[in-house]
Amino acid sequence: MTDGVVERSRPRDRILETAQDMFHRHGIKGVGVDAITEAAGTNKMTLYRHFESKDELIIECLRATAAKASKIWDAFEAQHPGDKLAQLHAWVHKASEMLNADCRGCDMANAAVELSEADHPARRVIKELKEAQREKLVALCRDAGIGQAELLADTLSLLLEGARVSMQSVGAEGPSAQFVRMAESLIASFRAR
Amino acid sequence: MTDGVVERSRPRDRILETAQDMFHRHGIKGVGVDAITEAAGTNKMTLYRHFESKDELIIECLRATAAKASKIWDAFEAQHPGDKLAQLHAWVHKASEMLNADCRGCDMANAAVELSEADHPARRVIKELKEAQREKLVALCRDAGIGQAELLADTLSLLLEGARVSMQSVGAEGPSAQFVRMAESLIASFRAR
DNA sequence: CTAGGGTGTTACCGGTCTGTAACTTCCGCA
DNA sequence: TGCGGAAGTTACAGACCGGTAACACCCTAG
Repeated sequence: MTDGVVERSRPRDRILETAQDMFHRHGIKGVGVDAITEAAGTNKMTLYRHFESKDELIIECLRATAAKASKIWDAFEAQHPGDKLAQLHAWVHKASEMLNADCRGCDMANAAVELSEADHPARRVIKELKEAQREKLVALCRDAGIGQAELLADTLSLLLEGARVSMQSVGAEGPSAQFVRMAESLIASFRAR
Repeated sequence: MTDGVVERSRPRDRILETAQDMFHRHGIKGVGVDAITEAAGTNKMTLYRHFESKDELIIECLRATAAKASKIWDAFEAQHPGDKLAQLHAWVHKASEMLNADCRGCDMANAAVELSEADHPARRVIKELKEAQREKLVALCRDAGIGQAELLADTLSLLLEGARVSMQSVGAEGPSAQFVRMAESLIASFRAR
């Protein structure tokens, strides 16, 4: 009963939405296409009329989640127009919000872990999307007037990535509990240079 | 031909060694017990005479890799007896060494990502082993004379965890390339307080 | 030499997986 | 009203999965 996304919309959209949710919660290899279509209130044939394979569906899901993340960035700009430093702090705050108890981590990073085949079609998509996100964070740091923008952005990236994976192995009371403090003091020390 | 660990030793040891290697490279759900036993030069029946289930084998593999990691810590003490700060720098150096191009990340973290079921028997083992490793790093920082030992240890943990997962999504030229610089300057700044 | 335990072999069970074929039903639009 | 395309249904193919049963083998300890 937890996997029911059966509101009426076009089957393709329902499948995509449901697949994102189920891949996120149960992992890619932990969910079959049958389970997705059932939870989406449709059937396997319809899925394969819209997506040529499960791999293609995976890729579309990753693109969709990246698009959602992109909207969050737009919200930062809307909330603090022109104030890049405030947007950076908003990024930290938003990131820490996502580190709640039942956090299942970053879909792209999780997919990279699960899809270990070096030539899996999703891998290049993951790399592209992650590189785009990195560019965004670097630009934000640079525009916030920080000197070593790349280094700060990369450090913040690793901290967040680490916090998300640490949550899954030791839980919310582990090292990830200190994420905000780490990130904020990092930003402060970079600004002081 | 890449998965052959067929040197003569007792079947149980061969299975454990082979399983560790294959779980690490292909992921837990990406490897079947048949493939493990074949690569170990034995058969499925023998596996199930020594391990009561695949889950139990997974757990034994995690314990074995943790034991190997523990030996690396012993080496730090052997190389720099009593000099805890030197051991901390050795930890950073060793960690960065493991971030080579075809790094597949931390087995325990990867397992936590793959085994999404909250009540999977391996999860509590992962948590225990990770907490033990955390305690070790905290103690090392504390004995190295650093004030906020827990915070430094947790920050270094997240950086390393993040570097290992970042490697798998964007490769070795991504943010993880700066791991040593980040870790060293972190240690320096904590020592200066 | 012999007994017995560890090991290898083969076959099998029931289930799940991705993906497809053939057919029916439904719904919107002209 | 009737037509056409989208969606649903059922069944299936072929492969793989974890796990077990029954039996033959071999090697070593006594």
